[in-house]
Amino acid sequence: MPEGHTVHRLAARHHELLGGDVVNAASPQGRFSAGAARMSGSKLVSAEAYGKHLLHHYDLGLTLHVHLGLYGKFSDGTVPAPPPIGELRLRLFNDRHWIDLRGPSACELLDASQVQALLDRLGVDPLRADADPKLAYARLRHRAAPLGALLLDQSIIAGAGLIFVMEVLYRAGLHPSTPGTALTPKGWKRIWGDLVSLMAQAVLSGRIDTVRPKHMPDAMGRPPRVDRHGGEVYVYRRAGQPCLVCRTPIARGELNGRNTYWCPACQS
DNA sequence: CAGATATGACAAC
DNA sequence: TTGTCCTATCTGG
Repeated sequence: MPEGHTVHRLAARHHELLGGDVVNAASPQGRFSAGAARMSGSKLVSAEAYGKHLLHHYDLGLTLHVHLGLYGKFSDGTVPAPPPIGELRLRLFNDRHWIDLRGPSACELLDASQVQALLDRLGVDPLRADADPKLAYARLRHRAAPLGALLLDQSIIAGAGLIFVMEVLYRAGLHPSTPGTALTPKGWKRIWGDLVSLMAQAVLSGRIDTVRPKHMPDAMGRPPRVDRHGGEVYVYRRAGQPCLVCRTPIARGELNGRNTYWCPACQS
C-alpha cells in the first residue's frame, strides 16, 4: 500500500521498534544475503522517509534503502518471529521485535554519496517540513505534459501516488489531462495545500480519505463505500459509479500505463 | 485454481 | 511506447 504516507509511517514504526539497537539481519529468500550479512550486528541510528523511499541509517556508515514499488510490503511483530514463509527478502530483529520485508523493488545498502544522489533526484515531499512548494511549481508550470503525469513524477513531487493525485485533481476541479502550463498559481496553491493536509492526515490514520464530510456517501442516503485500499475517496477506482457530488458516472482512462479516474462533469 | 490485478519505477526500443 | 521486475490477493469459473 505504498504511497508516501505509508513509508513515513514505516519509518516512524521501524525507529520505534529497532531504533538505537543493534539489529540482526537475514535474507531467507537469499536475494539480499550479502547485504544482510554486511549490516547485521550494526546499530540502527535513525529511520526516515523521503517520498516513497525508506532509509535506515546504521552506525557502520551505511544506509539501508528500501523502495516498496507496487507490491512491496512490511510486516512486524514481537519475538519470536514466525518461521519465514514465502519470499522473505529481509528480516530484521532485535531482542523484542522483528520486521519482515517482501517484494520490494529496491532493497540495498548505500553509502553517503549514494544516498545523496538518491535525494538529489527526488522532488519536494509534501510530508517533509523542509518542503519548498515553489520549487515544485517552477518545475510544473512550464511543462505541457498532463498534470495527471506531472504530479506523479517523483522528481517534481516525491511521495504522492495515484490515489492522492487523482483525488487532489478531483478536489481542484481539474481534469487529469490538464497541461502543466495551464496550472495557475492559485490552482497550484490549492493542490499543494491539499497534498500537505491529505497526506498528513493519512500518516495519522494509515488510510487515504479525501471525501469532505458533506459529500460522504451516507450523507447522500447510501451506505459508505470503503475501497480495498482502506479509505473513502471521490474517484480512485470508482469507474462507472456515480460521482458523490453530481451523480455523473466516474470515467476511467489511461495515462502512461497508469489508470486515471475523473468526473466528466466536475473536472474540466 | 488459473488468471487478473495492484497505491511503482525502470530500461530498452 | 513497450516490456520487465517484484509478490500477494482478489476474482471468476
